Amino acid sequence: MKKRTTLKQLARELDVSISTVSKALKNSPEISQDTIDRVKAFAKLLNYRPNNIALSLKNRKTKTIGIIIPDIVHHFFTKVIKGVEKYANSKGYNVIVGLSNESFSNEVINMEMLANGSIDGFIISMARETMQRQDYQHYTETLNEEIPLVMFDRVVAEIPCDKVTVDDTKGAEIAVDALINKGATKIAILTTKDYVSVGRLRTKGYLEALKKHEINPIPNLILKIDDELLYEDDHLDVLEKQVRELLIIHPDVNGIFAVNELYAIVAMKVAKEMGYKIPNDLQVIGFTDGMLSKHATPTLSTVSQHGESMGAKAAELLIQRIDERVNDLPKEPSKTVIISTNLIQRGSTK
Amino acid sequence: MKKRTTLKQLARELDVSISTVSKALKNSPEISQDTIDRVKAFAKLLNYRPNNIALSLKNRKTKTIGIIIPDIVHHFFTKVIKGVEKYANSKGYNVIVGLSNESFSNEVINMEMLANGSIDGFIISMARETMQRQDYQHYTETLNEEIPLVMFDRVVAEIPCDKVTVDDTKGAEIAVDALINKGATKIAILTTKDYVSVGRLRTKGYLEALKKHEINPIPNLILKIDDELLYEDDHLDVLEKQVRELLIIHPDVNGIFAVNELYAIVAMKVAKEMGYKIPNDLQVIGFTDGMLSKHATPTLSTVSQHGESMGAKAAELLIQRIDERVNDLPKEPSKTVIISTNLIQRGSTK
DNA sequence: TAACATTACTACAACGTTTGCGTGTTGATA
DNA sequence: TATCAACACGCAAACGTTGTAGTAATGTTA
Repeated sequence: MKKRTTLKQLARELDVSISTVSKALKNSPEISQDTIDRVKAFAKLLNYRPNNIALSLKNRKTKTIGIIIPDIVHHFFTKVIKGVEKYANSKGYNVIVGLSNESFSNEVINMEMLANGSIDGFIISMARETMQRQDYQHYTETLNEEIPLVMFDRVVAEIPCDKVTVDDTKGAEIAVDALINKGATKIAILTTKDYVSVGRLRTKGYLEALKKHEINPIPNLILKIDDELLYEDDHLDVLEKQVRELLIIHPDVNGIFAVNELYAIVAMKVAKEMGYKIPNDLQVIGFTDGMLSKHATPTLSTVSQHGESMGAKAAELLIQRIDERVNDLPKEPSKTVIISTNLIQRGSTK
Repeated sequence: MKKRTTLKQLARELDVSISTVSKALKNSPEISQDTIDRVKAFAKLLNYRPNNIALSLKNRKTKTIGIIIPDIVHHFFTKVIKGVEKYANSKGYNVIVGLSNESFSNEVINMEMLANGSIDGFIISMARETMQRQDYQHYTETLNEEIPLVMFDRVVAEIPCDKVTVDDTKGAEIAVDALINKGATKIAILTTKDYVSVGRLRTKGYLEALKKHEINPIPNLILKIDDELLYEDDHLDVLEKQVRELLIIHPDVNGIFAVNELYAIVAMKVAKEMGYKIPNDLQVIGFTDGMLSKHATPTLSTVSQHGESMGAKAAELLIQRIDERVNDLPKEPSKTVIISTNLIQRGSTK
């Protein structure tokens, strides 16, 4: 196996010491201009570049941050990654990606794999299974080892770290509020089981909007979907069926708020098949602004989560913590940054 | 800054040498069972875990592979990443992601950043700008340093390395063939400029299918779209306009083949607006099976690229090369693996 | 009982850097 | 000509591991 050029090789060939080479490359005043020039020329010739690993070992930092997400085939998460990458790169950091696939054990394994010195800090959105189990030991252990950690989107209060979320409740409230103001009087919500924090919070927003307008919530209109396998096909059939039943029992539903894009798209599809005209008979608003919303027919009005901003913010917070740690600065208390949502009005609302 | 537990600390506290601790933890027969037990117990107590960076330095391998892609907010690429991750993880590798954003300089920067010892090998899909420039120096340099490299999807013949692609030509041919067999007689293609290899090859397949059925290609029906900013909104307006013009000049077009999902979706949208019934008046097939295809109305027939398989295969090839390299095995000649496509028939064809 | 084997360890070098400190060689000053 | 800077460089330790080679203290054999 061919070895890369090292300081040692340069030193040997130039007949000086390793330290001289190292210092020359850094323009140290200790070294004569003459030597500096010689070293640099030769280094360039041999295409020398310092070994990052050795530097990491010496400096005790890797300039790498780990992001662990439940699913990468997902518009929102990719937006977040993009935001993280952009900010991180601008600060000289690399990004290493771990996928939990919504599984507890994968999350644990990934974190342990990376916590062994490979990264300077984590950015994480919790796996669904972890939320169900409410077993956060691997998080607290990470924190105990003083590895900085920033959670985003799916966060839990029990873990004392920086967090970046959207105001799920408020976002949902605004969406439902908009539906009402546009004339919807009987509004259903497609949401997730309560252990998924975002589902719970968005449902809360839905209820608050109804209350504000003095509309009595009807339990039957609250569809809590068990979203194991969210993006798998067989799951959608179940969802379709449930929406269809809902519309059969309550044909006068004229507004639907869905806590994610896919639910909204499926709802529109079913409604169209059943003869509803969107937005005239039925208005629909989703959450998360992705590809589907933009290109559905009709285009879907949606609450935008600004994934890229979330990613950038998370990276910013994390890198601050890393600096705090390596420079032994006093520890600031944990922050929670809330990224504001906004309603994007498209064809599925009047 | 708190430091993690190291062998040295364990050694000091247990009053043995560092090597003893190291060997004890590895169950070396050199060490008495008694000591092994003591060391292990204490290591567990202090939650010792070996420092990956130090290991990387010592072993001259990082157990990390770098994947560089033009865009992460893109279904196909995320599928590939998923495939890479899965395979890599199963072999104990981590995945570090670099985004070129279709930019030449970003690609170069990312590669250089990672080539400095951070990774054992690359998996890359070339940035559009790099393809335009045809400047592959950073690739050849990487190869010169004997860093293994596997290209996927967007590959160029000039770079001597392992490659994973789909048979773009064949896939396109099958799609167009299907359109013809389903009764389409006048078929347009929405493709990219020729410097994008996949666009060029898929156009070739289109032409071959026509030839096979003795249909004369009409230059006007070949729309080469300049896909700078492919996934940006303003670009779509241009695309829409072009499709509209095409359908005005050639209202009897009854088949459209698009070299990606988004083009197909936009074409369907325009056609529907102009009163075409899909698939009765006009049949559409896209390339790349993503979210949009599944959830469009009508659902879009499409050529599936099997991104996840591509990723897994690329990872497999890469890890083979890495093994070859670290074990100084004889170098096998470069391979190109072709992942077969298949046509997924949905609602946009008869 | 001398020679040797076995056991259970320790020392050391190496991976590629960086950096504080030590040192030999100049030339200038007193 | 002894003294002293200034200059230009080398040495060695450190980051955390691993593995080879070396070494005491036992036990075994002829």
